[in-house]
Amino acid sequence: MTSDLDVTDVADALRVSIGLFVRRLRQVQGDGELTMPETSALARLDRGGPTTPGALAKLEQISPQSMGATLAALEERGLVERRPDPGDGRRAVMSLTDAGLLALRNRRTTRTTEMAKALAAGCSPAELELLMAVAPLIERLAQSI
Amino acid sequence: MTSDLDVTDVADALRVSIGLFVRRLRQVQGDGELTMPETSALARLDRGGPTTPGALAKLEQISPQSMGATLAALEERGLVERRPDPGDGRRAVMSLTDAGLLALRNRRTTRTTEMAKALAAGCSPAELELLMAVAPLIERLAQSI
DNA sequence: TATTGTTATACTCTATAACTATA
DNA sequence: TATAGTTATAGAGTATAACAATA
Repeated sequence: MTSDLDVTDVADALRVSIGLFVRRLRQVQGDGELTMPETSALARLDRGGPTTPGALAKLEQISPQSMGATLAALEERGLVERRPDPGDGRRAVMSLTDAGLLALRNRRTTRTTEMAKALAAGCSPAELELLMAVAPLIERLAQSI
Repeated sequence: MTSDLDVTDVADALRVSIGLFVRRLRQVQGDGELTMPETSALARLDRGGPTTPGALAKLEQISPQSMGATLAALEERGLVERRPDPGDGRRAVMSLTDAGLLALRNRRTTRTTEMAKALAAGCSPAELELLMAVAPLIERLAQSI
């Protein structure tokens, strides 16, 4: 069944479909809800535990300055906490607060809800499996470009 | 094997991996090369033939104003052509020029090249099939959110 | 009145450059 | 010198609001 796919064709197909997806998803945003980079940063802290802004920036493939802005916004709302690294005065260690964990776990954000609805209505179980299987693949791809 | 996937989990996994992918991809951009929305608009004209700015905006899920800006930039470089609709004076019909088609077909853009390289180096044939299969699924999802 | 498209303006997300503080 | 982070500024990509022209 391996029909000798051209990697360029795969690249194009992914780029187009993912571009469309992101544009659409960005439009779906409620009031005081988490933005996309905020959600990503919180999820990263939840998955990987407390870490420094620089490390988060690398993981999310953005500049330290951009991550700094996102973290500052989260800190202001009490969703993350900043503590100085005891061993290295230059470093700060960011961690999720209870409120941050709650915000992340509260699945009733407009964006997630709408997306989940579309998935439930428009995809077969087999297609859901396919999408779930492809997520880590896309992540790996992002890291190797 | 249908392990009763939670649609919310699928939504989260997709959002995170795709966010990462787009951020990374955006960084890979050569000199006078096509931007992401420009590439999408050209590809759309190539796939669907000449059409109006408004129709393109709907297809790409962005506002008519945003599409107008993208098209103006393409027009200035001679990659698309604008003609008045003979039957309706409000409408304009955009079409690909030869130069536009060439720019689109010239696969040696930095972005596509880097992505194709990563795919060739990091994915098995089966994984490529998986990615190719999931692209239309993501596109459908984007349209139904 | 409704529709197509444009102009003006602003917001989000990201970048680069220049700086401070610590190692 | 090198590294972690901040501040200042700019650019890409999008939006909404207000407008003009045509239907």
